[in-house]
Amino acid sequence: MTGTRVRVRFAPSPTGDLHVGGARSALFTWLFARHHGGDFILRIEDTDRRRYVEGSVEGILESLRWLGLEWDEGPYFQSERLAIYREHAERLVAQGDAYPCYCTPERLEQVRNEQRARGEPPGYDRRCRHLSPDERAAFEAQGLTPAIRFKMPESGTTVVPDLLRGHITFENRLLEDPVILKSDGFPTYHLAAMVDDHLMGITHVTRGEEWLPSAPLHVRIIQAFGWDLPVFVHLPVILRPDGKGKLSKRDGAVGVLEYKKAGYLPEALVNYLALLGWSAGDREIFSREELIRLFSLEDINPSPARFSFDKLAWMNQYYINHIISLDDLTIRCIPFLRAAGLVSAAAEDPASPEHAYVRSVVALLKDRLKTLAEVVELTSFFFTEGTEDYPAELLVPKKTEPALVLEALDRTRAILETADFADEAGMEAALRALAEQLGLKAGQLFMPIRVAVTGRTVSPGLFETLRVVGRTRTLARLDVARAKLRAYVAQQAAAAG
RNA sequence: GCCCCCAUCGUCUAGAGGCCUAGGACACCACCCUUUCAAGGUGGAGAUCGCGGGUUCGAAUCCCGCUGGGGGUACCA
Repeated sequence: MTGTRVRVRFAPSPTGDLHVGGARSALFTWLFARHHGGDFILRIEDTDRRRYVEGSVEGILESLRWLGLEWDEGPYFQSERLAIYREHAERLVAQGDAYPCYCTPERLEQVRNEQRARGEPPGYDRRCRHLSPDERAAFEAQGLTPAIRFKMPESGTTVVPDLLRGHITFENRLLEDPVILKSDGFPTYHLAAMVDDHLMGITHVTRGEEWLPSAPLHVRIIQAFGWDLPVFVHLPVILRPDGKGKLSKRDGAVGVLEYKKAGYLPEALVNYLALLGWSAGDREIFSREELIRLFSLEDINPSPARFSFDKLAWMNQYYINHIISLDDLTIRCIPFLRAAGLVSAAAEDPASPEHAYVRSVVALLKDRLKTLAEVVELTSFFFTEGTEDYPAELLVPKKTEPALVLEALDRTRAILETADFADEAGMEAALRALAEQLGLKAGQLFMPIRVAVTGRTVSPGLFETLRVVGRTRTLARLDVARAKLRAYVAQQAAAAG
């Protein structure tokens, strides 16, 4: 293959969302193309009208774009190339490598059932392969539209060379005559993919290992046409987290776009997927450029790997916390805040004050965000006048009394009324001094203030939060908390008395 | 059932005959840091390299068998 320009393709069928398994195959293929400066071609294998899902092509394209896997050619649609496949099928018939089959699905089913009943392996009995001209004419006279089957050799072996597994030998007698052109005029994968891969000049056929058992068919079909074999690379499948079977829709978020929606970074997904079955030493974090530079098909681990939601989540958080910049993170968070109605369209303009404010909020969350979507839940109180409602009990930490907390909040308000909100250290010093005067530990004072200002017990650092929320809203929220607490104290007294 | 592929900590993996008292990462546990939650730091537990035979002075690394797991067995891809 040296001297030949690398041309590879990703060829999904539009039967649903692009899921992470397909995305990884696409990624490996794309990385290989980019590493060699070759071409990455996109082809839609829409030859099964019954399984076609409306809108899935758009979803697949969006998924690939989001992941940054830009294609150089296509998308080609097999449904638009029917004449080509028919021509090729007829050529095989003409040269004696294929034949029309008039068997109905019912008969095929019946044959299989009988074989099973007799304890034989189920398979096509090749009736139509041995039809006499008269019998054939009789079927034609009935007006039956035949499917076309490929003639597999009935003895001997077929060897499939695979880049990751070496040469695999199959017994021909155990293989069937596959339908290559259906009676509806559409080709099956076996014909369409081989014809397209040849016509499109594909040098390396990367595909899931579920294709390995039919690879000898493909080798024979290619040889029947007199073409050169491409390099076959059967990629390992991705298993469910528990290892019991292939990863599928039932196992949780499996669609690429679901991860986009959930606030995952495409970089993180790409990095995670690249490491599932491939590695380059002990390192784990690779930029797109590094992946391209280091990637090699030969280094793919041929054993199937389990998908780990945990590790992907860690990778995503790592990218948010350590890899991308604050400016970048801000820009990526804004669509989520917009969707939640927390910021206006103006925030999208990096020069706007609102954008700057979002940036100051996001800065406090950078080490705490696991996904972009979390930014909404974690920061809502920065974008509203007051906080969400909370029970008064939340203001009273363990081992403190409501009355004491009330006094603490009263005095906190007095301090913050005149404090410099830009001076975090100053506020902290003043409030630490107050805690000491009240005989409280720092945390016992900080928690009620946190709850008053944020409406919750978990938040970014207290003083940076105060700085960003600002004096006006802080004092108003302290007043709400104090009123809440006063009512709570009164109610307790009434209950006691 | 039959055919094919695969096999290192729970998981993803490093390892291409001596560098391995098997390394890293996630998850887990402890401690440190600490105003909450994270992040970060330090340490720990965790794999007789699925089992059994070979080959070799020497095997996680090569060969064979077994077992286990996965995939396929459609006029679906």
